[in-house]
Amino acid sequence: MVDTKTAILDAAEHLFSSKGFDATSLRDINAIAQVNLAAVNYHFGSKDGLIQSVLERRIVPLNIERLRLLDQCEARLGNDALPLNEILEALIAPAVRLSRDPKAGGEDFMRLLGRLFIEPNPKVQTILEALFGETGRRFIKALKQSLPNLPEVELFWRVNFATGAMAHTLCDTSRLEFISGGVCDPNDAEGIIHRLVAFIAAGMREPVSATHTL
Amino acid sequence: MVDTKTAILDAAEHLFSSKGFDATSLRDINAIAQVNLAAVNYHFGSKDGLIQSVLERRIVPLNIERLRLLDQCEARLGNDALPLNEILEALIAPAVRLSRDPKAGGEDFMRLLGRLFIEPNPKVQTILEALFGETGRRFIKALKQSLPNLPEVELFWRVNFATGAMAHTLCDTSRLEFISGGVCDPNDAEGIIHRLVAFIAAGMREPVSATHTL
DNA sequence: GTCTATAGAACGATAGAC
DNA sequence: GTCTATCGTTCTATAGAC
Repeated sequence: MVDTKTAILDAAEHLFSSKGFDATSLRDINAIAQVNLAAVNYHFGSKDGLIQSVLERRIVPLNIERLRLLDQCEARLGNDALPLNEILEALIAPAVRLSRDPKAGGEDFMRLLGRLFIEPNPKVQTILEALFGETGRRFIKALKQSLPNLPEVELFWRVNFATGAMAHTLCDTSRLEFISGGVCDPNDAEGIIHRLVAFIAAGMREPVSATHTL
Repeated sequence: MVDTKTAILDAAEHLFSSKGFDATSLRDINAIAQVNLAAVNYHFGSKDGLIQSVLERRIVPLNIERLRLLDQCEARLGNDALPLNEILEALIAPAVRLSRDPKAGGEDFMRLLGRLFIEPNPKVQTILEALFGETGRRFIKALKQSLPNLPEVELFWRVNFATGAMAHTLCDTSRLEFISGGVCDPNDAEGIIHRLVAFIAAGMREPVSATHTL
């Protein structure tokens, strides 16, 4: 038997991701966690405090692992610019592995995160900036060094596209399997990492072309 | 003054996208639309009927325009495989233009759509499949013909990545501007189309490489 | 077709016993 | 730290006057 706080976090993660934050009541959570109605307010202060704890539990270790992989590359290569694919892999691999790890509530958590990323609510955005800001800046810096000839404006746009490709893949588990008629296996974490890194790297490396007219 | 139904649709689109479906009450909608509390139930039957109408109003014309552009390419080129960039542009351009058109509630609608795409609710997924299924299959068929050497499993994965890049860009209006320190202009629809098509086309065309080991 | 009024249910949060 | 009980609020939906 897990402790009360963990039981609440597990239930909340699952329900927030599958029903959405607003559609999930504390009563739903407490019913699944087998705890009392007052337990959430006792342990987390409020429903807002609960979502903050749900996010921190996964994102803090995730970004530690990402930066560890990035540091490891840098240590190996000294002051040279890192190879693009290795930077992307340090960014992507920990997230994909987490999203496919059933022990970590994987796909549940990533879908929740995907929801929150398009949430205009300023309070949510503040939480996400606090959790991802520094890691994001570290990776953008590494990408800039790796692609010195790419103008900054193009780099930012491409990072944005890459974020979308990654986020959508992390969130979506069943649609691709359905659309592809079962050809694609959403549980093949290493295959996803390889394909996603290759796709993004190709887009990142593409020479900048002049705007063409229709 | 617009009619009651349109006023409700406009208000609902804005509120569903900014607060989420569940967090938006009919009272919120009716307050903004300046109509009565019972008006939604009268015109749309229920809150579910309202979201269906909100989606149909934008998606049906959007997909008609996408298929029109695709048909136009095919008519011009006969039985040849269409150029990859033209297919992608037929898919992407109408959506980007819609998302940047303030008259069409653009960014509001796309954010709502982005939310719904990661909604596991089967009812929502059924609505989306009905609205997007046929158009999606037409474009996948065209992409297959355009990339005859790409194995089907790789094509589906890449379509998935492309969908994510596009969806994230359509939803997100402010984060990129913030992260880039104002370098990227989220209102430059034609620039976005050009960059997004180039990024996705590069990823689509990338030769398939063997899985490498870490 | 548009309103008022309200039914009936669920919500977040808290007080206070143990 | 965990419980019961409940307060005050808000919700969707509908009944029925006009």
